[in-house]
Amino acid sequence: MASQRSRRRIPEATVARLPVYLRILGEQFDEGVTGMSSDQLAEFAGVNAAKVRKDLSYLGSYGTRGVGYDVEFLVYQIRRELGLTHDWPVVIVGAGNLGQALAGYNGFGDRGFPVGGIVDVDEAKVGSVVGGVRVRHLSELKQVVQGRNISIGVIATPGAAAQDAADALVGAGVTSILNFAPTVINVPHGISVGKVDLAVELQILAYHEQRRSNAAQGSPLVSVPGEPRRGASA
Amino acid sequence: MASQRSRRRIPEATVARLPVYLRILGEQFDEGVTGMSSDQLAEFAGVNAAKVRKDLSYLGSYGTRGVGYDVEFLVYQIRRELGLTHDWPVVIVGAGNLGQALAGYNGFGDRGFPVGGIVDVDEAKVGSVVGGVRVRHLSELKQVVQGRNISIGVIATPGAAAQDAADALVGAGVTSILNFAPTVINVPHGISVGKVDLAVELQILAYHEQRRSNAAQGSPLVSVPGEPRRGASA
DNA sequence: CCGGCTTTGTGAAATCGTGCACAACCGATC
DNA sequence: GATCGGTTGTGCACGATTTCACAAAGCCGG
Repeated sequence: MASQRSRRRIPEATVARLPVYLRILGEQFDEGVTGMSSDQLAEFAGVNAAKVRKDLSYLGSYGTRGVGYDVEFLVYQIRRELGLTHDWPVVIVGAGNLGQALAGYNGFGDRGFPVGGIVDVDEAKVGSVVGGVRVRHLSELKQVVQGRNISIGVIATPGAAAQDAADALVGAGVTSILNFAPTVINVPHGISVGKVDLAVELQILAYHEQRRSNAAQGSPLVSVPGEPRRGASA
Repeated sequence: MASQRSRRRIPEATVARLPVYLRILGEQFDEGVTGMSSDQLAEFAGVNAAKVRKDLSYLGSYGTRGVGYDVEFLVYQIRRELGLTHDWPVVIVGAGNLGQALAGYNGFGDRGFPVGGIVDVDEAKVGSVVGGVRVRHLSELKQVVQGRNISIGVIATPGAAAQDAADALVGAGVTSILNFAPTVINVPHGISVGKVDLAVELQILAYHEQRRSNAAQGSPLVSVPGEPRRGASA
C-alpha cells in the first residue's frame, strides 16, 4: 500500500531544485557512483544539506540512515515524480534567432523534450528546416499540436507577438508554456507558465554590480542572487 | 547626508520584479502615458497591486496619494536603483549555437548590455564575426575584459566547460556571471551568479503537466491529458 | 548482541515573502 | 476651507521556505 504516489503536493521551491539533483545524480551514476549522502549532493548542488534531505523527503523515505541514498533508485524516483518517464515533445513558436538556436540545441531532445514542431508567421521562413524540423505556418499550429499530442509550447517570438503566440498555443490545446519573450503574457486559469527573460536576469546582475560599487567601503554583505524566478499562472 | 540612496537593502524578490515594472513603464511612456496607479501597473505586470506598492516603496515615497505615480520619474528612479544609468558591456564565453544567438539578439544591447566581446576555445571559431563582434580566443579573455572594463560575463558553453569558463571569467576580473550551462558553478565569495537552465524550466513544466494528468483520475490509468484542471504554479 | 559512528527524516524555530485592510493624504469641487 | 472620491504607504497576519538540531535508525567491529 505504498503507492501513495503523486497525491502529495510538492512545494514549488522544491520542484525547481529536483531537476538539479536529477542531473547531478545522473552524471555521478554515469561515473560509476552508486551511493551518495545528502551532504555530498548538497555540495554538488550548492545548497544546504538539510534542504536536500527535506526536498527528497517529499518523494518518500528513500534514504538509508547511516548510509545515504542509492543513486540509481533516486534517479528513478525523481524522474517519476517529475513526470519524466516519457518524452514531452514541445512546439516552438517563432523561428527567428532564438527559435532556431533552441531547435538546434541538443540539450533539448537529450533531456526528454524533443522539438515536435516549429511555427512562424513569416512566409519566408516557412518550409525551411531548423534542427531537423521543417518550419510550418502559425496557422497550422493546431494540427501540429494535436497531431503529435503536444502539451508544452515555447514562445520565442519578439515581445510584441508573445501574447498572440500564447493565445494561439492555448487555442491549440497546449497547457504549459515557456515564455522567452520580454513580455508578461496572460493565460486562462489552469495553464502553467514559465518565464525566461534575459534582460531581467542581466538587470538583476547590474543591480548587484551597482550595489557593490556603491558599497565600496562598509558592507560585508555580498553574495549570490536568488534562484531562477518563476513565472505565474492564473 | 543625502546619500541614503543605495544604503537600503531591497529584497531579492523585489529586485527581480523591478525590471518588469521598468519595461512596462517604459513602453507606456513611449505610448504617451504620463501617470499610472499601482493598480494599473499591477494589471500589466500580472501581480497584486499591494505588492507593486510595497516594491516601489523600497525606492522611496515617489507616488502621489489620490493620483498615482509619474511614469517618467518612476522610470528614472528604477533605472537609478538598478544601476542602469549607464551601459554594462558583457563578454560571452562560448561562440556555439547559443553564444551566437545571444550575440545576435538585439534585445541585449538595446537594454543597456552591449556585447563587448565573445571568446571561445575552438580555433575554428576564432576570427569569425557574430553579432558584429569578432570572436577571440579564450586565452585573450583578460585583455577583452580589462580593455573594455567589463564586469559581467555570460557562460554559453557546454556544461562540461562551464566551471572552466567561470574560473576564467573570475580570473579575468568579472564579478557577475549569467550561466546558461546546465551545471552548478562554484565561484569565490562576492561574485554574483544568475542561472538560466532551459532543461530545468521544461522539467518544472513537465511536473505540472504530469500532475494535471494524474489528478484527472484516481491513480493507475495514465493517458489523455488535455483537461485544464487546477492552476499549478504560483 | 553491544557500543560507536554515521546519516536520515522531521519537529520546531527563524526568516522571508505576500496580501489585506485601512489611516493618511492629494487634488478637485463647491 | 470643508467635503469627497481616489490612491498611496504600511502595520499586521498569514503562508511558504529555510535552517537548526536531534532522535531514530542502519552498519560494523568486537
